[in-house]
Amino acid sequence: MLEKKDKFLKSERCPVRNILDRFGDKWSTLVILVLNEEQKLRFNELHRVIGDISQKMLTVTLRNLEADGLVSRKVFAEIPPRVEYQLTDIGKSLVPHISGLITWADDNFSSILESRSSYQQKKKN
Amino acid sequence: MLEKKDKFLKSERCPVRNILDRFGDKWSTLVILVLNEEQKLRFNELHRVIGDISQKMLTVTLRNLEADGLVSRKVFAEIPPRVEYQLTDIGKSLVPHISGLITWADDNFSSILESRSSYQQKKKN
DNA sequence: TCTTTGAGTTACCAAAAGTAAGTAACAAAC
DNA sequence: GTTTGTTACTTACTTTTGGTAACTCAAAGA
Repeated sequence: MLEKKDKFLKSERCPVRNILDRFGDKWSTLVILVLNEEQKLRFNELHRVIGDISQKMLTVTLRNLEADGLVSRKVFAEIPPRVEYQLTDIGKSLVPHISGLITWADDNFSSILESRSSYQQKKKN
Repeated sequence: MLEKKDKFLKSERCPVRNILDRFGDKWSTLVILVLNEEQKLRFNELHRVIGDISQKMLTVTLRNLEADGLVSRKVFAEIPPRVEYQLTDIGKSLVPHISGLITWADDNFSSILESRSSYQQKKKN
């Protein structure tokens, strides 16, 4: 019990674990990338662009990114409501590192797909 | 304009979404980092080093990484069993990109923590 | 009056992950 | 010769997380 709590606190304080937990939610990275491409987007625009995120998870993801200071949220006092999201400077500073991953993904995607299908073959034997 | 990106992002064959889904599971990245530091590890060693991963999820994560060709699995015909995991060349080629993220995390961790606590304050008002 | 609009919330259900116990195979200890 | 210990997993069960669809608010337009 103590041990478990200890580990929990440890990962709370560890920058590595902390940032990995942020990426461990499947939507944050994607939202950052989309906001980086479009500069400024309203809630429903983000929803449409990403396509397969639920409203609920888009809300949660944006709130977390806002809480971490990576995304800014600007509410206009209009009806119907208008809310604009965009990356903060810190949010923008993260983008190049994600882009590195994306480049890697592009370069190695076919190799990974091959590996996956040959792994499936092996499993059948 | 938005619709084109919509299709692109939704596609199962999209390298971006594919790699993000890989990182969207919370353990793969950490396993890769640990294997990179230690070169070669047995199942229980990985389990101990990571600490708060369950055996089940360690198994699942390692199988996925193996399927994708990022990690190799070497079984020795011994009793008790011995299985060694290590990064493949492709797995190793991914590490620098993850390291970029880690560096960013270290540099911006205090800023993020500050942002989080001031966000909590705002919520109370 | 009724519908539409944008940015969410909420209640309910499905999927993913955590927990704890079990399994296989054999060697060593009792 | 039965029990214990070792390692790398499975499996059954529970909890947490995420998805779905309906609902809300307040005003503008038909």
